[in-house]
Amino acid sequence: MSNPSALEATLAPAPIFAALGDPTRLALVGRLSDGQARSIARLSDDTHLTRQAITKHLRVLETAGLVRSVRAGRESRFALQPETFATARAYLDSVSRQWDDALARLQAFVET
Amino acid sequence: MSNPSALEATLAPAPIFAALGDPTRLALVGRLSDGQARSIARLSDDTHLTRQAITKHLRVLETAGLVRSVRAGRESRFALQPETFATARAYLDSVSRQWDDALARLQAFVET
DNA sequence: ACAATACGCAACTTTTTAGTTGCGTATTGT
DNA sequence: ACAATACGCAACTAAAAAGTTGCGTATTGT
Repeated sequence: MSNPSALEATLAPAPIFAALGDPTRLALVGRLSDGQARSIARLSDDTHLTRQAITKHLRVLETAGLVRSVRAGRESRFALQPETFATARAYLDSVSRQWDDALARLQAFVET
Repeated sequence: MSNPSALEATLAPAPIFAALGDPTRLALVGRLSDGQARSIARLSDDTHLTRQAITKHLRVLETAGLVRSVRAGRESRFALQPETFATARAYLDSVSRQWDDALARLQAFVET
């Protein structure tokens, strides 16, 4: 963890978290978490926001890699891309692991 | 998942992700991930930003519950609060789990 | 006592984000 | 053929976020 690109790697998941850091987008993720792909129109009802607003949110999720879109005729369907969620999980895991390790070392020190 | 408060619960982690969705703040988390508490001044060197900027970022992390501060004399020291990271992990886990379950059901259907 | 350190508060600017409205185009159903 | 549906693009507004500067105060070290 002392080479120059280690910091970059640590910072890489920031756009993913930023994309998840909005209630509207979390709601969209929630609706897509069953693995089904849905059109923008379908994702736009059940909300007070306009279709354009939802479209923007979906593009944010797509840019972050959390979601993937496929055009099917006149509609474009969005589906979850679980690999990116795994990336975010891996980051959180690494933070927790470092913390646990530090705690273990501290306890070992105290008990000595 | 059909009661009114289920949606709220699903949306609850949004502020946590929002707080993590910034490279400066992720860097701060990285520096605190060894479990040690550090003063604002200490966290402010090694960056081109001003102390005030770092202070703001730390307050954002604190409001999200990712970090906790304790005043010690003239300095206030910040340390990671791992429980909140666990909350974020739990959310990502639940999304992944739902996706996996859906996939399993789909496969079961195809194989029938 | 006094200089240096470590903060907090407030005002301000700049940039980004969220959301809207309007309009044009491709696709589908009848 | 034509109406309805599903989008995309662009311009715009409003609000939030990131960052700075200036200044005042408490705490520490000598």
